[in-house]
Amino acid sequence: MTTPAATDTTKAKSLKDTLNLPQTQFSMRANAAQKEPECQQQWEKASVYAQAQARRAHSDKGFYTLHDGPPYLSAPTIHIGHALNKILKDFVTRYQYQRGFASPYVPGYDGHGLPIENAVVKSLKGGRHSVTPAELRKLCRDFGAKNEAGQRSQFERLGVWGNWEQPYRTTDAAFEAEQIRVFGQLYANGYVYRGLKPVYWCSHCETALADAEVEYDTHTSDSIYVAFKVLEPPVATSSVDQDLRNVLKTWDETSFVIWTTTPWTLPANLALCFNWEIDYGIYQTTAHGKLVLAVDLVKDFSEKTGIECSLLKTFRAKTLESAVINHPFLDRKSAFLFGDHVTTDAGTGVVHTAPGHGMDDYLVCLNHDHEHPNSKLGILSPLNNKGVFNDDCGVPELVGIHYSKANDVVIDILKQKNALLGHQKFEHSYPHCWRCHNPVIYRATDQWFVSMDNNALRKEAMTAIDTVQWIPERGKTRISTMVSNRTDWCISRQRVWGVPIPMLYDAATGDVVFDADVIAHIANLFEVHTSDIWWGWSTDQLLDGLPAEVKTRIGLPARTLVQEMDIMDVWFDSGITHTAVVNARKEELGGLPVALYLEGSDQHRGWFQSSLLTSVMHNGKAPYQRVLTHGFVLDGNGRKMSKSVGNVVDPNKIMSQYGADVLRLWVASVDYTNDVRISDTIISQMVEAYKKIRNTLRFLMSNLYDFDPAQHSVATDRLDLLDRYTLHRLAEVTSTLTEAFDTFAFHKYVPTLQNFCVVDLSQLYLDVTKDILYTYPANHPERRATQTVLFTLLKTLVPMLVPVLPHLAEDIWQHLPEHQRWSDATSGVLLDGPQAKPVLNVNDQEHFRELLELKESVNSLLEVCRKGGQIGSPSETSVWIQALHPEKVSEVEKRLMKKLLLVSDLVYSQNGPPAAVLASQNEELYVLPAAGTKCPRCWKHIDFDASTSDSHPCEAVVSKADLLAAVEVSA
RNA sequence: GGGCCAUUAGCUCAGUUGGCUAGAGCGCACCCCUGAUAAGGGUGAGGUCCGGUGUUCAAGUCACCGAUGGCCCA
Repeated sequence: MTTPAATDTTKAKSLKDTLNLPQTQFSMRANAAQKEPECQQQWEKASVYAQAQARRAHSDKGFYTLHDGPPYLSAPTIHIGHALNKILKDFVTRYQYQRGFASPYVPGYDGHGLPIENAVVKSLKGGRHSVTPAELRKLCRDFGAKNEAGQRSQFERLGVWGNWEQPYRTTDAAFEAEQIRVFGQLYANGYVYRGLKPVYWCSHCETALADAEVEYDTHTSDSIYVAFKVLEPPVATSSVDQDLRNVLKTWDETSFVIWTTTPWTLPANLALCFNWEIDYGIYQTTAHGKLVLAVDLVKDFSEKTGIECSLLKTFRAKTLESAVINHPFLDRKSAFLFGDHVTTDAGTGVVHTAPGHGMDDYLVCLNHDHEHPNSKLGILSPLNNKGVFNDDCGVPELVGIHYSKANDVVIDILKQKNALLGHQKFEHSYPHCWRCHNPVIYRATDQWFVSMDNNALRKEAMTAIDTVQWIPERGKTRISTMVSNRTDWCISRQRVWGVPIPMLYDAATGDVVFDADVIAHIANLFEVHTSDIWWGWSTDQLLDGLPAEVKTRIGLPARTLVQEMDIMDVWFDSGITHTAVVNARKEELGGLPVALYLEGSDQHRGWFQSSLLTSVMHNGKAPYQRVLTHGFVLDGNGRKMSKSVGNVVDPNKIMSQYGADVLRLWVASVDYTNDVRISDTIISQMVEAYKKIRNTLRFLMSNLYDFDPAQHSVATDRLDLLDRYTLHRLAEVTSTLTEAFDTFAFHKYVPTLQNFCVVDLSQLYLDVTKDILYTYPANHPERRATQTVLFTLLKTLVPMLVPVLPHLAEDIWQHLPEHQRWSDATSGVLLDGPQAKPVLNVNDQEHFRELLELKESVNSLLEVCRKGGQIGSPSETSVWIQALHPEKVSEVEKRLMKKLLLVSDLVYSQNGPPAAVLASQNEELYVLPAAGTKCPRCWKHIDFDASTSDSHPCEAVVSKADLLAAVEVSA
């Protein structure tokens, strides 16, 4: 024998060349960091999104529009919450496209507002007043544009498709113009009013703040108890109890006790507030005369002030209603009021009431004024925009002093008047400005409001809420509660970076001058020049182009008009996108109401609500048919992410490391109806899932290299039970995922798809059919049948990938030869959704599961043999099944079972096994060493004496003699 | 301080109207294969279902109390 090693290798190699081994150019690894951006460039170059819109331009199904909530342009980078939001949106638009709808997506950006203005002001060396408002606005615009560019590229990197070339911006001229048209109409219809009202006010930023712009933090305040002297006793009525009269004989020594943590608001005190239901007591003290306060709080009072109180008499506040009370240091009466907000949780049960500095105070006084029009209290708010006292405070020492420094002055005065009963420092949760983090105050100022109750807005909004599908359902409760409890919407801000409130005043009287034609005129100017001209042009310039009769109507030129310089709340900007975007781009977006708004759950009080209210006012209905909310992204331990803790997960980092598809797969694995988590562990799990899916698809493709569906497909009724079972499972997966996406249950995607790839394909179908694919003659019916199944799998799975893994779907599509493409789509992401029909009846399913159970039993036995070192692969064994009626097992079934088991032989017999047994179970299932000779080509053990090309397909490819020669050599 | 939501194996999720010896996939451990190979197959170990108290023949599932986390409001 010559150089046996060399001969051996050659022979083996030549036999291997006769196999149909898988072939593909499709790489096993995604190399996503490099390939995804290339893929995205291709999409852009080929205008794939535009192609999608064109394909659905005349769809019978019409529109399924998801209207984008505009992210705020405060930063050039996106965070993981943005990624979750945009990816969920992309699932919807891509899926609905696949279902046949026109599902356009026009991304938006929210560019006005306080945070941007503050950021820009901060960057100015000379501060806010070193530039003109017009200049400041230019800087804000540039700042937003820069951030938009950054956000856009990162959003696109996520693989989100949409009209990125023509997004909408709340800062666009046409948007601004439409916004003041909406405002004008709302004003004309009586929804908008101007009024004095306490609002959260930041004296540092010199602006009113929305509730959403206030955050709570601990703050140490001066906590004081103050005596309010009773000037005149209550008018005696029958209800006044005789004992109490006796107690109250000397009125000049009696005071009501209040508690406050804002001493500086005392100059604005106009009333004291009591609760009907609380028991009050009158107490004798040694140094402070008689004091009146709630019985439940007297102990607390004594502990904090050291003032001993001995009870003289208890009563309800109604008894003293007509008492005349004096302000502790001003020559002014304080009214006696009742309010439900007065409690015995803290304080004294008597509440200092300054309607200019508190919401409850304001409401209770407003109510009083409504009921007593002849003795109105009005509102006193003696601070200017900077929080400095003016003359209205009535205290000369305070004029010119910032409120935060006024407490000491007020406390000194109280001491002088002997009205201070106690003083401590008090730490509590207190509202702060969300931008500058300074404490904020309530301050009554002139503001513009949307009234919740004019024209029954609140009621109409509640009705509209009922017409909407809220996902998850609890969202409905949440927004209903908010809408039914909210106060009037303050829409004015004392800032420059925003859309102006387009109103004019008579310079002499201060009266509002409104005319619809003026608004229309200004809107038209904005449409050309943007709202910048409100600051850049003079009032005369702005009004110059008005028709003569309109000028006359508004009193020009006889009187001088001045502009309102407040801007609108940014929530008003984004709140009217339904009109300024959806309606304005009706051809593209299909008009109102849109199918879906999809945002984080914080938007119940933000965009969902501002959109609802403005839409109800302007359009008479909700702007959306459905609202989907998702939770927040937390770290792996369920904690909020924060820079200081260092647990922030950056989506850009994930994408540069693993690709957008992995990030998207994460989104398709978590239950967004609650808060979701992300961590390295979680991401690496997604990396594994991605690999499995990719590799499974790669296996399908590589084994179809010589398959032409037009020529080689085998009819379903000629497929065996394993084939049909696999197709049946495919249909089940398809319908599960279709239903999941129809109901927005995206988190079913990963488990369903992964389970199918792992269990049904990798472990079962692909493993079992591998030998057939490789070793059978290329045109063998069973091989072509298997390839038919593989092709069906491919054809169904690729569309299934599209909404979640568009880059992978595209990668596959681009690797398919023309004859294997089932669609004329130039891009994989343009494919229609998957279609698959169940092919097995219940009996067949049941029967096949029995076969799988048998396979499991055999596997257990084989494992015993493997662990014992007796065998390696199943082909080294044959299985012997002892059955009562072996003749009832058909040849077809035997063949199928042998295929499933991957063993060299399978025997059904009434008798026990003749040969030495490797392992057995229940005296009916035996594993034996395989008989015959290991075929060097297919590695199964073959009885070459008895074999034919039918029982041993290798012999149809290579002659028995050559096979045996190879056996000799390798032996 | 008030309201709402969540809490099932290391991870992500299933667990219909109370009947479970609590499931899946991944991950992990061990074994095999080397013709899906930076792949593939097999077997297996992991859970006082956040804690407590009730209701019930029976509770992961219902009620109450509490813990932790999250959101909203004050």
